[in-house]
This record gives sequence, structure tokens and C-alpha cells, in this order.
Amino acid sequence: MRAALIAAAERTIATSGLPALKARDLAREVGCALGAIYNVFPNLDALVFEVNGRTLAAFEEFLARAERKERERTGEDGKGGQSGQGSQLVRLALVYVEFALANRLRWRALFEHRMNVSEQEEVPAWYSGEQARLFTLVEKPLRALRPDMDEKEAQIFARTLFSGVHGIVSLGLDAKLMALPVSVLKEQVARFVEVVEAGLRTRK
Amino acid sequence: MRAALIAAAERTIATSGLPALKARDLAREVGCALGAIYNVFPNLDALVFEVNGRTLAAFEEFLARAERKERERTGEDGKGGQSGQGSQLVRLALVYVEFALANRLRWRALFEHRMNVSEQEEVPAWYSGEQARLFTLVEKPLRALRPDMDEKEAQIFARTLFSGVHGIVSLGLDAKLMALPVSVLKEQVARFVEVVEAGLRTRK
DNA sequence: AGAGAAATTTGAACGTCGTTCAAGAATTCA
DNA sequence: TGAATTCTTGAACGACGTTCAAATTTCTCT
Repeated sequence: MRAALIAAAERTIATSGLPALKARDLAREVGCALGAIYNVFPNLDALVFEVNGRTLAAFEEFLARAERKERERTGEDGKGGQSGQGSQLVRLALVYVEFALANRLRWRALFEHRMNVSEQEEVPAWYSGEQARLFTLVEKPLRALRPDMDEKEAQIFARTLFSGVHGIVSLGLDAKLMALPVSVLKEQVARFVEVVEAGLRTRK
Repeated sequence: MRAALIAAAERTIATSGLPALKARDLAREVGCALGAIYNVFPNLDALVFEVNGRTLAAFEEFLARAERKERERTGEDGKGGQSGQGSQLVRLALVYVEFALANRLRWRALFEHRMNVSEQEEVPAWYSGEQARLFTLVEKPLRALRPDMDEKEAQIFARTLFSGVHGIVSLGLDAKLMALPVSVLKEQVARFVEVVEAGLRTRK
């Protein structure tokens, strides 16, 4: 039941977007009563959190797959530093773009979802944890580039860098700002991260 | 009437946020009939566009004021290149942060507003123009830093840079990601733009 | 097996929302 | 002034998330 609801909600979000998620449609789709949804979830927000959690997990999966591919492409040099021409950070950012493009509506739901209920309920702890792991992914290559940064500094700058790339993708695909062609978007993200990297290499 | 509606909507958005904007409250506030709103605007989206347009204008005003202050602080050296320690780009980014902080809900409305109506109506042309001007503001100091970039390249990279800073501010203030303290946010934006600048100075 | 208690499921109903439109009020023109 | 035209109004519509009394199912004990 719970699983069926999450699956149906995921399908709807993936094919029609978060705003298309309606309690009645959901009930019809899984063949249950309208009220049944509220036996499983306190409200639709909780269900959306669940779907968004899967999306975060799907991204980690996507990233792992990309890394595996990359490793076998470069002939699995486990520790040789930057071997190919593309830096780790650039590759990571491009994987992010790739995922956003391949899962546009699911990805968008991650950020356009605002909690409805008055005097907001908490963000689920497991969700925050999942998010935190994403920043960690940026942290690792960042620390490789700048081992002199202390932990706190690297953590927060990783978040900053992630947010920057996210902003570029987010506004780059925004219809209200006239969406960029995909090729241009990828190019800009790559160019941008390269610039940041060059800047980081100049030490402070 | 039109003006009163816009003013009331602006007040509501500024003090309670875009989601609190309700047709009935609006009618009560300006003392008109519910339907009267729809004699002036085709729907609430159009009204929101109007308010968001004012917010963009308010930002330009805010920026102009900040630049005036800066110019009199440094003793109006009209053309001397970078005189103080703060670069133009960093100052611009920090003004952006300052504005977002001082006008949080109005600023947030700029980006959380999605058009409701099915098979979306056009974004008003004047609104797109106003947005384009914002990117131009980034373009100028960027071209000062990198006169070798051709126009097209500078235009698009200005948008990218703007989007990056926007992402940092946007996610930095997001409750779902655990909002950053204001001081940290400002510091990160400054640090980030400095890094980008340093990267840009290394030429490609 | 059966009767009664407990838990679960149900969908009609509630309150709120943006938007519409027939009817009423105001204005214009002859 | 009387008819034609325009503007204004708020009750009504359909869609929404959510609730809850009633119906149904499941469990428990004799």
C-alpha cells in the first residue's frame, strides 16, 4: 500500500511534475479510497518527501554508475591523481547536469517542494542526512584539490560550490528566464567549474 | 484600482510571502468586489508578474544607491580600475545578498512563482527585458576583468555567474537544507566570487 | 462457530482556493 | 427621460487537501 502510493506518486511526478500530484488521482491510480492515503501518510507532503528521498538515492546510484564507467574508461588507475583531462569536480558537476536533464521533473520536485502546513513541521531527519551526503560528494574532490583547507572550511565550501552549480542548472532550465539549450548549459557548467578550480589552485 | 491592487499584493507578499496571496483577502484589503480583480488582471499570475517587476526595479534602485555610496566612500575615482580591496564583482554579489536578505519574501517570490495556467501563457516581454538588464549588470565588471572575451561569451558567462551566486543565496537560505547564518552566507558568497575572479584572471 | 470488541477502511462532506458570469447598477447618448 | 451600453458585483462552480462518522473487516474469547 505504502509502496504502491509512493510508486504512483513517483510516476506522476516523473511524467507530469509535482504540481500534478493530486490526492484523488493517486487514490484512483492505486485503487484505494481517498481517505486511505491518510492512513499511511499524515499528508501529501510526507509522501512527497518520500519520493524526493528516492530521487536523491537515484542520483547517488546514477553517480556511482557514472564513476564506475569512468573508472573502466581510464583503466582503473586507483590512486594516480587526475589522470584524464577532465577534473573530478568538473566530471561531478556534469553528472549532476546529466541527472537533472534525464530526470527533469523529479529533480525539479526536489527544489520546488515547499511545505504547506502552517507553522511548518520538521524536515524528516533521514532526508537531511541524505542531503548532507550529497555535499560530502563534493567535499572529497575539493579536499583533494586543496588539502590545506581545514575540515569545517571544506565542508561549507563544498555546499557553496554545490549550490553554485545547482543555481546554474536551475536557472539555466527555467522557462521564465528563457531556458538555455542543453549543449550550452553543459558547456557553461564545465567552463564555470573549471574557472572555480583554477581559482582554487591560486590558493586563497 | 490597478495601483491599489498591486500595492496590496506587494504588501502581502512582502510580509507573508507569495503563498499567502489570496484573491479574497486582496479584495477585502482594497475594498472592492472579488470579481473586480478580474476586470483589471486576467488572473492572479499577471498581478504577481507586476509585483515581481517592481521587485526587480527595487533591486536596481537598491544597487544604484549602493554604488552611489561606494563611489563617495572611495572619493569618486571615476575610472581608476579596481581601487579598494573589494572587486566590483564581489561588491555586486554582496549587494545581491544584501537585497535578498532585506527583502526576503519579495525576493523569494521572484523565483518560487510558477505560472499556473495550463499550456502556459507567455512571460510578459517587459518582464524578460527587466531580467535581461540584471545580467547586463554582471556583464560590465566581467568584461572589465576579461576584455578578451567576445560579447556573446561574456553575455552568457555573466548569466552563468549570476545563476551561481543566486544558487548559493537561494540554497543558503533554504529551510529544507538548514539555512546558513547570515554572516556565513555573506562570507561564502564573497569567498566564492573571489575564487571565480582568481580563476578568470588565469585566462581560460 | 458465534458474538462481541477492536482496528481498519471508506467516501461523503467541510473549508478554501481561483475563476466565471448572469444579474444588477451606473453611465452614456438621443 | 428612456433606451442602449458599459461597468461592477458577489453567488456559484469546480477542484483541491483533509477529516471523520459510519461501514466493514479482523481479532479475541467462550
